[in-house]
Amino acid sequence: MLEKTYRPDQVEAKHYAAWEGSGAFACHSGSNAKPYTIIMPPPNVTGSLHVGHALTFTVQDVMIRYRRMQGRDTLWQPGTDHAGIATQMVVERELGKEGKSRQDLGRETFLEKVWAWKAESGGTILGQLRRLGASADWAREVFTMDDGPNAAVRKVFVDLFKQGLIYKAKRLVNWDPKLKTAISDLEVEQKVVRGNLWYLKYPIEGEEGRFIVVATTRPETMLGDTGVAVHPDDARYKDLVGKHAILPLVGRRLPIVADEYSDPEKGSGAVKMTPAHDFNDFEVGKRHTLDLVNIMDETAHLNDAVPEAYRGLERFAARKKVVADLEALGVVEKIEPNTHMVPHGDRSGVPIEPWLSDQWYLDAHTLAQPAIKAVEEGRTRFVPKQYENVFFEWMRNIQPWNISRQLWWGHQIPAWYGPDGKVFVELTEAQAHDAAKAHYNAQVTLRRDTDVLDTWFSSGLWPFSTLGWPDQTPELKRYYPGDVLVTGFDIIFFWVARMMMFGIHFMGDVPFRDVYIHGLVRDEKGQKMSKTKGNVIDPLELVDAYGADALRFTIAASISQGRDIKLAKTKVESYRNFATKIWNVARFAEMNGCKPVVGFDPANAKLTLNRWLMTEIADLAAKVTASLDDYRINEAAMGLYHGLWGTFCDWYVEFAKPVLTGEDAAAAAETKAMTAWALDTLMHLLHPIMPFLTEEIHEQSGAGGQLITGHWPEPTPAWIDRKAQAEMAWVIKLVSEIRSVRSEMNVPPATVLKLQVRDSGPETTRRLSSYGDLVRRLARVEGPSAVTEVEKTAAQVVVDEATFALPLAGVIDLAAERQRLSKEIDKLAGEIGKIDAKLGNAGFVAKAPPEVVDEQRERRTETDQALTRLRQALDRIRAA
RNA sequence: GGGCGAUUAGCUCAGCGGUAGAGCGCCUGCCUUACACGCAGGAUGUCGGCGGUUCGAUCCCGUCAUCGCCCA
Repeated sequence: MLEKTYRPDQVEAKHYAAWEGSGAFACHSGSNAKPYTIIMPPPNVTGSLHVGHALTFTVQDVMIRYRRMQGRDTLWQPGTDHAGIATQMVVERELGKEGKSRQDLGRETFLEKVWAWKAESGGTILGQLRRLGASADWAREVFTMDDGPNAAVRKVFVDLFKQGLIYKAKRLVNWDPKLKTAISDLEVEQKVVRGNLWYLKYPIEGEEGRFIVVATTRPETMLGDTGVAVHPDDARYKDLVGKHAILPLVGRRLPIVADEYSDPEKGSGAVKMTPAHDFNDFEVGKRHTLDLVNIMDETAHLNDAVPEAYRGLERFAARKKVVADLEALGVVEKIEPNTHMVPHGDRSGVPIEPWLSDQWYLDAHTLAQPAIKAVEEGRTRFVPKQYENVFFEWMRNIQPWNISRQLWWGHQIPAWYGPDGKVFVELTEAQAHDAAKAHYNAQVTLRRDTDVLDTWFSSGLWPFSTLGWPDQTPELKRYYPGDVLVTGFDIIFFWVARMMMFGIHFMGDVPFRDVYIHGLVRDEKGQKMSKTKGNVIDPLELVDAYGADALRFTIAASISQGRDIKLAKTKVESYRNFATKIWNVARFAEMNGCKPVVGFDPANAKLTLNRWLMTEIADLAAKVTASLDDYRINEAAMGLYHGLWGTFCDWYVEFAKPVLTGEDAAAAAETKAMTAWALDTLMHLLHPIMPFLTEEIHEQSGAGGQLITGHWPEPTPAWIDRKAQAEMAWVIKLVSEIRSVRSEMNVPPATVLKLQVRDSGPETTRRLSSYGDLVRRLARVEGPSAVTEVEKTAAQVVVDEATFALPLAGVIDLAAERQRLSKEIDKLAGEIGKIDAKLGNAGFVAKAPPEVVDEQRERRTETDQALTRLRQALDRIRAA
């Protein structure tokens, strides 16, 4: 016997263990079934499950469960990402508590610490994912730094280096002085900062008393100035081009050059050039061969390239002192408040410093071209489509990707340097030694590059490195390319773009056919969730409170094409109620002996009621299938909601009650079997979204087998009976009309009214005799009796040609009934007016498709008929 | 500055060239032996403004306004 309410906490763990134990999550590389693959974008190993994960993994699980039930050989490949900077930061923070730094430990010991930390807490997030019901193939779990992916990383690096697509260069990079590493453009956030624009007067060499005024937001960088640029057409400075300014505090001679980069409208029109500390200045400097003077160390303190007084100062302290000293010299013309954008490291939160250093670069531009083409040709498709533009925009303007990081945690770059600095890029140290020996004709000592690769480098290989590449495994052959990548729009550049580039280059085909992009989860006010705002919703708390299925259904119902979703507890609560509702209808079925009947074929059902339900379920199955095929998960969810709660619970079960307890044993038996079949079919359809509840109900029904590996319902034409549908639609309409009148006339629910009918045609008469029981029970009426005259004190409703009367002598408020009828009449009259306007329009009749015109004519006839009846009804009680 | 998206019931959002929807909330009445996490009924909309295309526009196009996001 089912408990009175559904208790998710008592069934979730049980079913999860059973699924995993039975091997339901596993792929079957030897099977004949068509594969269906989702490569899970690996969550950060440092992380714990947040509601954004809940969203993305629910979507993935819905899709994988759906395809699994369709008989596909599904692979949902799980794993975690080592998340270089983030993880290293966590461990360094722990060390910091003991007053130690990673340098104190040394690289090897530090890495041991990180691995230990990873072993301890690295599995957290995947464990939490199980609470959600995620049916990934856990036996295949991979970590980005496992041997397999590590071998893939090395091979890709070596191959691309030998193909000239990876190279080392000394350039300005986004340097994070707190983390002491370079970061990529994508890891830089532009933030609005209120600062100043300082106007500095640089004396002109050889022209006593003459100055050129430059404006800057970073006065401290003047110590590294090596030139001044003015616009070639700027009349104010034309005669100065080719001359020199003298840098105050330093005394360096600065060539004054003409370059279109200078904007005459901005500031003074003259710009100081600090090519070693500004990306734009770097470019100008290259054009005019200006010197590069690097004035900072890796922590953004001034180095020995500046006058002694400033050495060792931190950049902001240096700013103060430089400004003070310049003011003392009288060369600060003015200071204007200025709001501008300053790049910040997204992890450290400190302003990044453009800094000159040696880094490894990937020629992203070259690799991007085939990826762009693949999307243009539709070999990879974005859902929703508009995100293709985001992808194109980014890929067409892609810059060389700085892939080296000055970290210890990550894939160490497979490059070794000889004594003279000659680099040997090889898969292993032994091979590097071989190469070195061949080059030097001698055994030499090699020094390995200390840098590691950007985390996203290994993530980019994920679609094939997880399948065993570079080995040509059966899995690689079978499951690449994947069917869909599911991710948020904020990850298009990080994952999608890089997976596309690497996948095409190394596998010769795109890594996935579809890219399903979803939005972010926000709080109920639409605010981004963040710890500092304190509006973070913990998905596991929701699971504890309402069950995993309620959370999953909420996500499924709320997700819409590419838009952010607002999550509120009340929403989850309402879908928890849905779960309870389903639970209770299952109880009803059980209590009434509705057990699955082996070999039951709904198409053989005799009762209209049952044939109607079969048809509704066939329609619903088709709708849910089509919706899931198109990634319209919310449509599938809402269809199931209405099908289960509305059609099945509110109508079918209520219709079925009298049959189940009635005297016709054959009818009762058929209805029991149909109820059980329908419920089980609905559980199948709902399973991808609400796996636990449906599995539990399926199990308790005694239908046998696991739902997770059950067969997705495939309606046949034999399940469709449009006539039965029309019959029951009539019953529903009549019952609804009567209920509505009762309620508006304030008839107590317990009161059984007499039902009279006049003007009924043969069809209505037949229907009344066929479905009288249903009408009597659901509308709480007796009869109906055919009448030729309606009592003056009766409420009346019109269904088709017939008028139904409910005598309410002593109860009815005639004024209220007149008002009710008038309102109906007005509504219908309004509709007729609109239809007439259309039909009266010659253009409409001539140009609209004939079926639309016919439809309008038909509507007019029907509406007019009802209108006439209602007017007659009103006339009758008006006379009273 | 460039691009994308949004604007529909009190709130959150679907929808769509031909009859405007859901959930929550609200109002009324009900503990009708599956369910009060429930049942039945009800109210509520110049579909952001203005133009255009069309026989017909909430839907397509243009424009403006407001809001949000991405990129520079």
